[in-house]
Amino acid sequence: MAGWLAHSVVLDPQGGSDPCSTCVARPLSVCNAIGDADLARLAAVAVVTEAPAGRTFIREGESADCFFNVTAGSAKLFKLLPDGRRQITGFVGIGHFLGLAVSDVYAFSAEAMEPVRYCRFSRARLRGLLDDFPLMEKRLLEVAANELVAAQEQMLLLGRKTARERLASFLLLQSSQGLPCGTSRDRFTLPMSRGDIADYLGLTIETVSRTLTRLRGEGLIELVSQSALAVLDPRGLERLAGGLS
Amino acid sequence: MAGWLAHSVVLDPQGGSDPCSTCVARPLSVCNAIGDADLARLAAVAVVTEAPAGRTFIREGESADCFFNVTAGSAKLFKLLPDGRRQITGFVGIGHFLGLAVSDVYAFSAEAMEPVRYCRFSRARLRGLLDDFPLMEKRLLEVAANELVAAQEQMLLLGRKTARERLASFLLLQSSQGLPCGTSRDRFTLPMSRGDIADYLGLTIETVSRTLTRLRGEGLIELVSQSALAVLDPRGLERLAGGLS
DNA sequence: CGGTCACTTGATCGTCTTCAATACCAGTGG
DNA sequence: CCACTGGTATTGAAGACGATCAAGTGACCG
Repeated sequence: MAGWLAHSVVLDPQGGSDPCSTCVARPLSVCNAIGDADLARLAAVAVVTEAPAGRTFIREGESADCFFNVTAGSAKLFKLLPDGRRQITGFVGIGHFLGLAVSDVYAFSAEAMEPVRYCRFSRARLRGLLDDFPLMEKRLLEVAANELVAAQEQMLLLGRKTARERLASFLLLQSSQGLPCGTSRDRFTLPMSRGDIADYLGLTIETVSRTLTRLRGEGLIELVSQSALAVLDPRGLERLAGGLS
Repeated sequence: MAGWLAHSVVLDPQGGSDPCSTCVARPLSVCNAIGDADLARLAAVAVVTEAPAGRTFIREGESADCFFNVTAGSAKLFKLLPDGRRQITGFVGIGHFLGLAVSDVYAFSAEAMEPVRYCRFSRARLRGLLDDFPLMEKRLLEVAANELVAAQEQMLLLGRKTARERLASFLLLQSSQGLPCGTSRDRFTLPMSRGDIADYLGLTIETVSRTLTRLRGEGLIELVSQSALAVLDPRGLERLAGGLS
């Protein structure tokens, strides 16, 4: 874990080495729209940066000079009200593109949950790149469209679902996209705290905790440890998430 | 109002006339990315259609064959739960582009609030058009990014704001983008019913009604009629919407 | 061990919902 | 003109779900 500094740092591109050509995030991100031949141009505008866990590396309201592409670790995106109330709008992982806002300020903040590495692109330079690589623009549009669909689903959750239904929806989402842990296919770890879950689902920590224990009592899930969890009854959980019970 | 039929109808393009060149929605929509010279190509793939008030012209879950561009009237977008709970995810007007989902089914339904006219594009044909007009793709990306920002703001509202704060936020939004009615600059009409407002804000009709009367009692707004309303204290409403009181 | 921190559990409270009644408004027909 | 009607909005009273406040548990660590 050496190398994760206390503050965001710009990594030395190591002389002539091209960080993009070996990037593990490329197949997962919009960068795969740019072929190997043109990769040097992408690498030229990308600034690789790291942030330790807990660091806020995008601040809502600040001047939005850059776009970001997460290449390692994970982060949470959120908006704040003046009195501290927080709404987490999403959790992002490897390959996720950030900062699509057309406005001149960021619409949300981003905080690393585990140490994060990301590529930073100046808006102007990325714009130039997009002009030359329309395929990348296409990929960005796809990504944005997908996020829009997810956002609408989340609005339904926040506006109309009960606490149980919200947790059920959330757990199914995590079990599908979260990485499995241990033997069972339906066992996985929640990389975020109860507080994060609460702020993502529009609930309080206590309600999240209580609801999880209740779901356990009903035999729908098993709480392996504080952060590990197993889905015992996927069908039941799906019915619940869909509002059917 | 003749011409608004009981079911959606495809309008006759009136022989050789090009509907796009005279379209009032063009300056407000992504279509302005295509110059006059190439407008015929756009017109060739657009099918002008109308739907009367109350008609659902996009159904969540149905095969998403087409994109839409609203050229007259207004509509509400929503998602449903099996037991009838409804979350309205947005109200759309002239120039609004619909159906960006990459998935093969629509992620939401759309219902006309007043008689709606829209252009329908088959996915395949629009895709071909986008390949030739990257500027249009750019505009679509801008639109999607803006909607994403709005969606995040709505998540904050649904997840963390009180009923009073939700109404205050909503009224400010409407007063800014809704068309003024009558003399006062801060007087405007709400084109949607209380039920629609409730389903947009994640509340019940009763709470919306009660909260409006309370805001009136506090001198923040004036209820001119059932659908017309005046903002008396914009600053106070803004503080409330921001969570400061 | 004490310490901290995150999570859990319990008791009470408040906001919003639910259920129900009433008011309002436009349209129709006596 | 006025009763009648259907739909929508408002108002009232009771209830429920989740929030708040507070205490207790367990894991990790110096």
